Amino acid sequence: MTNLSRMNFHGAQMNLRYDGRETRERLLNAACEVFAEKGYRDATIAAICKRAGVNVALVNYYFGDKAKLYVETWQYAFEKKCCGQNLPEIDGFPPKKQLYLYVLSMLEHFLDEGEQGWFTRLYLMELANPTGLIHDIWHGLIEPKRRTLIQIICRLMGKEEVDENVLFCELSIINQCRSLLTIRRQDLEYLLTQPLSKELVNRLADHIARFSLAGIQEVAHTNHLPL
Amino acid sequence: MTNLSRMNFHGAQMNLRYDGRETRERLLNAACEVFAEKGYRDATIAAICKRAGVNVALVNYYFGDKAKLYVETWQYAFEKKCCGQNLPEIDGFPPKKQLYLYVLSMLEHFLDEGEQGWFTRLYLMELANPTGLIHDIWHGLIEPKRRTLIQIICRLMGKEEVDENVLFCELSIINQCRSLLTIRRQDLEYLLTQPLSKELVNRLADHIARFSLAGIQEVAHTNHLPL
DNA sequence: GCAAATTTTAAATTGCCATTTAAACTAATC
DNA sequence: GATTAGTTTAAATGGCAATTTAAAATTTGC
Repeated sequence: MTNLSRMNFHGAQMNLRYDGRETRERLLNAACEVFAEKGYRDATIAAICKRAGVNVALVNYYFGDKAKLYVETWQYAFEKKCCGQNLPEIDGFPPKKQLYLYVLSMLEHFLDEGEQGWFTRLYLMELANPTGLIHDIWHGLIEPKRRTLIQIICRLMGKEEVDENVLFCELSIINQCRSLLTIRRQDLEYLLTQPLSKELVNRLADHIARFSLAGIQEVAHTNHLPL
Repeated sequence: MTNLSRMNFHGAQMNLRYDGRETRERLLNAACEVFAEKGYRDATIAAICKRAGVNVALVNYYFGDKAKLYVETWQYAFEKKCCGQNLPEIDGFPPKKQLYLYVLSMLEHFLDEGEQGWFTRLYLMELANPTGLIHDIWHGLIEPKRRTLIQIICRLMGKEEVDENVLFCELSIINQCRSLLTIRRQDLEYLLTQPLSKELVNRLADHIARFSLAGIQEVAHTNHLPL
């Protein structure tokens, strides 16, 4: 069996023996951890295979190359480890509380070392160091989350339509969260002069929600900076 | 002349012939551009030397290795290309306007392709992908800027002392700016549904200042999120 | 149980990049 | 203008990581 005849078997599906499926899955799990921890560039195939306890050649056997493994890992992490449930149920709450819950859900995986945090970490790693490899998937996965936040903002501003001010507010909010998640832990602790803890994360979420709420209401009212 | 006897000539100073000084400077300039554009990891010595028009061996000859070149590039960019003037003169303005000027100064190098932007870009590249190499320099260069912002916030909050709320606000502000500068241009244009322009950057600076001003005043007053 | 297909392995290959080497070259000094 | 110190060059070296190969091992279907 030449490699050529395998060429297009690298989808998720076919011709896999039961033991094959298992190794493939082990690789995906290991890839989740390593990619989430190191980012695409710094993650080595060797490290992934070591963590999975399999031979280095198997990445190419099952996925073709590192880039394709990365893409599959993304989808896998989304479907198996996150499954759209990254956002808590926020319907029915007043919009102020919705904003708080949204922010909190972005931050709360921060200290989470477990499976829940993998997708979030992959996401943030990609934000910090875009590989461009997941461009196609990105849209479908991120856009729904985006829409949720935008709706909350619109409601808080009393607007029916999305305009520049709404998008600016969206940026302000996600950027406050994003940077917190991408900054090195030690740097954040230096800036805040205290060690990270669950409580600190909660206070931060609280702060960002209040800070942003006031910001949203401010820019909803007037259109020029009072100097 | 063995390499050993050169060992500690890699400082900025000694024993350089006039033509040597010139090549050294050409390397530093090229390094500014390449490091600022690619970040430490993705910048190759070959690319830097090509841009400088010199032989690859000269990086090691003049600086020892890539890491030392990076550190010297940082200092060089700060002294020659930025020189502490990254911040505009803000004394004498009311604190609200000071905040606006501070934000604007962080954003305005964004579209700047010239020498002025190099240090800012190096700085942001380091934030996005910390090498840890400039840890020692960092403090001295960044801390003064930080202090400026913190003072503005304190004034706006009517506080004498720096507390957690002040630091949270500082984070909120610099994170809004940071992410804008580190996000890929195409991604930002996608999020805002319009091409980047000088005017857009100005409106963004305006937004961030107003948004943050309201946020600061909000958290200065109360200590709990009204849900 | 046998044959075919699939999986796994160890080792080789390839490519990229930092770093070194040693010889050729150039400027400065006397 | 010869000697010395400093500079530049092309080519070699060495390390790391992705990828390939071909043979060995295992499972599956009959």
